[in-house]
This record gives sequence, C-alpha cells and structure tokens, in this order.
Amino acid sequence: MSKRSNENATETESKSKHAKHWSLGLLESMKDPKSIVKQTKNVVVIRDKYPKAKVHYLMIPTDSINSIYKLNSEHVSLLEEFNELFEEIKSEHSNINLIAGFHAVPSMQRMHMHVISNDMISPCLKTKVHWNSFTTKFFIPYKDILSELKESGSVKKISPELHKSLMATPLQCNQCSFKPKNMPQLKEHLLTH
DNA sequence: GTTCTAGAAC
DNA sequence: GTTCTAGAAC
Repeated sequence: MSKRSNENATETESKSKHAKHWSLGLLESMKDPKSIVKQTKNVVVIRDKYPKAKVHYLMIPTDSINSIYKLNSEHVSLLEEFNELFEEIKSEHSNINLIAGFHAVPSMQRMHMHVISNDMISPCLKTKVHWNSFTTKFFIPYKDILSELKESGSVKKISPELHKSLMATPLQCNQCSFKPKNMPQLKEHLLTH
C-alpha cells in the first residue's frame, strides 16, 4: 500500500480540523483509567505513554496550570503535595532509584513532573534529545523548582541558546564515566549496570 | 511529544 | 552497503 493511501485511510481522525493537537495528549491520559496510577483531589499520577526507563510516571495537577512557568507563590503547597506523592511512590519501589524533576522546555501542555528510574532502560528511549532531556541540566530537579519558587515567587525560563547547547551535549552515561559513541552503544552499555 | 526518512557517518 | 542521526510534519 502506498504511503499516500495510508494517510487518507486515517484522515478523519488525524487530519480533520477538529483533531486534538499532540501537545494536549496529557489531558487525555489524565482521564484514562488505564493510564492512572494514583489520584488525589489536586494531583493525578499517570504512566508515561512512552516511558524512557523501567519506571516512568508523570505527576500532573488537576488545576489547569500550563507549565512550571505559570507557577507562583500560591502553588508552594501544591508542590509540597507533589513531594508527598513522590515519597509514597518511592516507598512502593524499594529497590529502584527514582528521581523527580521537570523539563526546562516542556513539549506537552499542563505542568507535569517526571518521576523516573535512573536505569534509563526502555525501548522508547531512542534519541540523543531523549537522553539529554533527563541527564543534563535540561532536567530540573524537583527541589530546585521548589526552592526557586519559594525564593523568587516564580520559575525563570532558560535561554534558547542554553536549550540548544544542552540538547547538543555529548552522550555521557548517567551512572559512570562511560562516553558512548552513539545511542545504540549507550543502550547496550546501560544493560550492564 | 512521535514518526518518517534523506543523507551523513561508518 | 548498512547504520545512525537530525529535521520536517501545512
């Protein structure tokens, strides 16, 4: 079958004017019982649709907060609830190293905190951008966001130049000094940890 | 965010 | 010739 006819076959759902933009996907997942891991009045925890490690959850506020850059001092208590849920999740995964943080430049709408294991073993981890999103300063630890919010009442954006340079960071294992030549070599190496 | 694929890198 | 990466997607 040609590529063109493939596109036509799914045109109704993928190309119509009413199709939802991909960046709104988290709002759909938040409502999907199959994605939900746990839920409180203020927060929903879902499984990442394309996990980049053995454990990869997203913690999302029920309130319509578009990103960390919309946070103000009144959201400190929300972030403190995030930490309580993070501690709860850690206690449910006793032998796994979990880290919590935010992407400096998120692609998906609705503020979301990544809770991810440091093994980084997953078929969905494919590109240098994936890797650098979790292993460079592009990944802002939860505690950094909380203290910046407490100290200045908001979270400052990074410059496009810094964004570009972080994404271009040479590959470096997150658990040792190994510097892989390419992604396949990195993925092979991760299996040895 | 993912998919696809041209052309760079090997 | 095959593997791998990076940029377009209307």
